[in-house]
Amino acid sequence: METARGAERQPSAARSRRRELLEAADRVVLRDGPKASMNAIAAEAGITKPILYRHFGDKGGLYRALAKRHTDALLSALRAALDAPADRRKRVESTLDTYLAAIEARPQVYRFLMHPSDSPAGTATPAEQGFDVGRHSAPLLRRLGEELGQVIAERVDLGPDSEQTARIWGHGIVGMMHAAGDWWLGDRPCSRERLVSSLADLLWGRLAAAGDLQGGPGF
Amino acid sequence: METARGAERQPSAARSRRRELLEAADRVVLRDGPKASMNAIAAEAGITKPILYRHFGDKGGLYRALAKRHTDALLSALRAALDAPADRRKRVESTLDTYLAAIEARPQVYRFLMHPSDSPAGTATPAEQGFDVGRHSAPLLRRLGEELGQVIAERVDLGPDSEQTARIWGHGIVGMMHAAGDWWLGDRPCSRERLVSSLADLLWGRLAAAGDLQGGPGF
DNA sequence: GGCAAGGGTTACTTGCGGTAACAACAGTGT
DNA sequence: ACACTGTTGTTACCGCAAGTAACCCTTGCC
Repeated sequence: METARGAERQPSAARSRRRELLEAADRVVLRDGPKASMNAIAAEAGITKPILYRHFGDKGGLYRALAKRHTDALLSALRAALDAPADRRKRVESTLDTYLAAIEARPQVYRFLMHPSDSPAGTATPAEQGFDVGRHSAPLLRRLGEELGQVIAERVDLGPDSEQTARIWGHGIVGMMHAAGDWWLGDRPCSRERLVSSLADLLWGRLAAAGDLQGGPGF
Repeated sequence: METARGAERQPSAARSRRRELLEAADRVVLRDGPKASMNAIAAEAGITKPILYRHFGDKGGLYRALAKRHTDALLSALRAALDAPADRRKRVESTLDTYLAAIEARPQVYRFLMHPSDSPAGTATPAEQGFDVGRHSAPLLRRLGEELGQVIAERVDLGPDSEQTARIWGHGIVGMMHAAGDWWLGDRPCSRERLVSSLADLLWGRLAAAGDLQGGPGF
């Protein structure tokens, strides 16, 4: 049976082809943003659609592969910031800044990653009525949240049930970072440093510490 | 010229029709989630597509109208929680809980609201190449963030430049709430009360106050 | 030469957003 | 009574993007 040998003939060829395709996809996403079409990506790669489908199954597959690349890159950068030898406040600030610098540098890629553009579930099978409630948010945020939660659980002493608290905080902090970053990217109302320090202040409990102002409720 | 009189003839009729259409849209969104198609909505309303387009312009218009309804409702509930006569911590917890209860009650609607499904820019005018960088996040979150920022600016004493800090915090807190809620809605790893109190703890600076654990960086 | 395996293409189907063109009915001026 | 205009609705279509079926053309092995 030479089929097995033939199938595993040149795995590096397929791998490198895949890399080429992903880089082409990267380029067109960088150019067209989240509305990059399969046709456009194929054209950029110098081939036609069916090949993309042979490699990635469907658009979601390509999306996942692309997202994994960028998420991995971003995550390793964030890990580095998180692991810097400094006090906790500095590490938090540096992590926030790393994230914001990343989305500032390549907003198109960032937008693409946050836009899963719906799963193609409702195509052939009309019986696919089981709607998966929840789970709509970009996988990137989920992963970041999980990872951050793990880091917090490893490093910070949170008393009983710390595992769960850490997960909650991980997702919460990532969401804070994301939403603030997204807003900031649109209006650019202040410098990055300002944003970073304000968010760190928020996490540092300045909301709890601040005094009331005139005209409060029940007044 | 009777055209002006004719145009303003029965504004109530058009208004009530619009309400009917929106309620039909609501029903189908509640049933089909964010992938509700214009055809389906029209069918549910007992009419056909072009009428929807006459009333709302395009899918984005219908989306905006629908979003406004729910956002207004949610916002007034949140305002009530925010204005309750209690201390700040209690108010924050109650606001978080209100939001989470809302998304828990109607996850399909919530998912639809978070999915703007791309602006229809690339239809007739191929010259519309100017990609609006940033600004992808759901308008709902933007509005919530702005409103919360305003409330914070009105009520909390943040020293100099408080306006900007309050806006940043508004968007940050809303993002935290949203991301944590989205994650929680998927896995349901804990009760709502637990989630609320953990998030409030986070905002109350417990991250800053907690001690280090073994195995930290630079150790 | 024969022949399986892939890489590659053209041409198609399906589904959706969006639109034109047309049909029926109300009120109004003459 | 009758044409005229505006509203409400329809059918039938366009364009586009995802995804697929069927067919080529090269390459290496016997």
